[in-house]
Amino acid sequence: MNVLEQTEETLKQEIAAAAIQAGLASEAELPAVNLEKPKEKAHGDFATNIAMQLARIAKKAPRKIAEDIVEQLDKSKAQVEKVEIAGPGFINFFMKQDFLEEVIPAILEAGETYGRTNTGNGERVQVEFVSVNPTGDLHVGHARGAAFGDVLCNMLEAAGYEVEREYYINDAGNQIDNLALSVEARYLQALGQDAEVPEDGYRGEDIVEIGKSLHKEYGDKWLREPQADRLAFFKEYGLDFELGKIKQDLADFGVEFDSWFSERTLYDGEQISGALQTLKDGGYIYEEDGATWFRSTDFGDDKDRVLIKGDGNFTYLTPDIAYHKNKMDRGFDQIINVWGSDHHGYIPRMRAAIQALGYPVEKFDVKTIQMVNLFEQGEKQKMSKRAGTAVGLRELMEEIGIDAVRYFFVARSNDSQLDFDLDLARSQSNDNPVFYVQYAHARICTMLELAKSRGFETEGDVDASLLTAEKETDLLKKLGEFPQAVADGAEKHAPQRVTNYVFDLASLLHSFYNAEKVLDPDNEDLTRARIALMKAVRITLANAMGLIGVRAPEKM
RNA sequence: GUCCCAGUAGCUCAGCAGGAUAGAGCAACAGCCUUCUAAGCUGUGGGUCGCAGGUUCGAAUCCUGCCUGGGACGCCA
Repeated sequence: MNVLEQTEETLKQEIAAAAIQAGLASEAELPAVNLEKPKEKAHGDFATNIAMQLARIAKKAPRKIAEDIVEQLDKSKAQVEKVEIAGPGFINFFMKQDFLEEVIPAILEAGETYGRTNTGNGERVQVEFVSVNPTGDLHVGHARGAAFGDVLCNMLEAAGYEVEREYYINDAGNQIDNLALSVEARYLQALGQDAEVPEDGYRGEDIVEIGKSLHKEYGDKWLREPQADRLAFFKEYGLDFELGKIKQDLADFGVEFDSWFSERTLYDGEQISGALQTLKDGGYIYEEDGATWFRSTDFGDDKDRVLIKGDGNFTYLTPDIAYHKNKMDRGFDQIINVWGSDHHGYIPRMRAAIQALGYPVEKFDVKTIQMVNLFEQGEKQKMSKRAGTAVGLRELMEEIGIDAVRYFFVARSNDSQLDFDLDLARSQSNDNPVFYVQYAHARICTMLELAKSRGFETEGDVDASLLTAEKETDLLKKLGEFPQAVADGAEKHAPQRVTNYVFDLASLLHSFYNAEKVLDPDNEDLTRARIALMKAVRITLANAMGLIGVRAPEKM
């Protein structure tokens, strides 16, 4: 727990004690004391609404309750300078200036670990994301999911969760057979033969490439082999190629997985039949029209779902159920899936399956990622996978840069569609929030360099009580909020909390920079204190950017 | 028809488990570089929080209904 939290905690306890002492409520009746940081400076450093909450219990007017609490409050214990009652019954606390003085040493001490908390308490969370079929390149939508999942994991880790990042490889089933057929067609074409990519095959340039490379490597060897052998080989070849590319793209994007889970292993280990048996034992399976059905409507799904088709093959759902059983059996406290929003209709049946298998559905959560629209020169870009105009992650990274792409993708709520302005993301101007934030970091680094070269003392204890300018206390308060912002964002699965935070902090830094001069030869003590402040801001900016996966440059 | 997401300033979006006078960026307008990076800062204008009810001391936030936009509703994956 850091110093600011300590201050808040003490204050909360004192408020609770005062309320009980005033006879407003018993310990059991008293709601949790809520402390907020008022937007309005005139409303103090902290405020509580406890008087309003107690109105019903104490059967008194809120303002009267507030008065009673204030009367009983032991101000000395909680570092309170002044208390005011305002509005409908808010109690506003003005803290003694020195409550902020501990912030800088705490940050300098923590360094790279500043922002970490233990709200997660070591709970094990598994996040499965991207999980794109290995049949083509990652496009912008996948990229958004990748950025979201990765940043979410970073935040969860910072908040004290034990996180596993997993990618589910759909390397079995229909779509992979289609991949093999598509590769075959391109191979034959590379040999100059007349061949058509099947109706539901894959038409991407990458498949053409695979065909060519097969031709180069093997000549017409596979023409002479039986088709079954040929397809079996092409399947593996195509899979390796596509998966290799996906892995490379993700790695370049800064996303590393702890585990790559192959769908095939579910077949090998008889996990699918096991899952089916469990469902059957529960009485959730029935036969109709030559197919095997899962009665998902027992758990609120719209309709029942086919598990085994009339032709004897599984539907996509069946191995997926086994996969989730596998995940559950691995003992995670929480399982988070990041899916494209176009798969949201799939959620009820998966929830149903988890319940039918006998697992607590509260452990299962799905985050859906809304569509990305690319804009260039004010025009929305038409994207179609089929027409080959879909923009890939690779292209985006090369054109825009990893930093901007990652930042833009997590700056918005996953529930909102994202208008991605390519010109803005590319621009090296103040309009671009990524540069704005990075510039703040670089500015500080330059100052710190300069401080050294001009011979200012940059180490040792400083007198933080000298930092009383408005811009300075603003910065100190904001710095103190960082761990809470991260923990909050992690808890709510809201990465945009961190982009918002880091933008605000950068803004305060720029504002401070323009208002006050850090390196002042005529005031060494103040200079030392400000250098320490700059270090603390730099650390916090860097840590926040680290969570987003954006570089913190020392020069720009 | 059912389900999911969104609807907040001209535009793009925040709004933290209900709180005080709803915020930011862009755009518009007016200022700030003999001084640590002007990739920056300061100020001004701009709002029926889609609509209608409800819950309560208090609603952009929770509930219900409706409207608009996007998406999903397969023995595809």
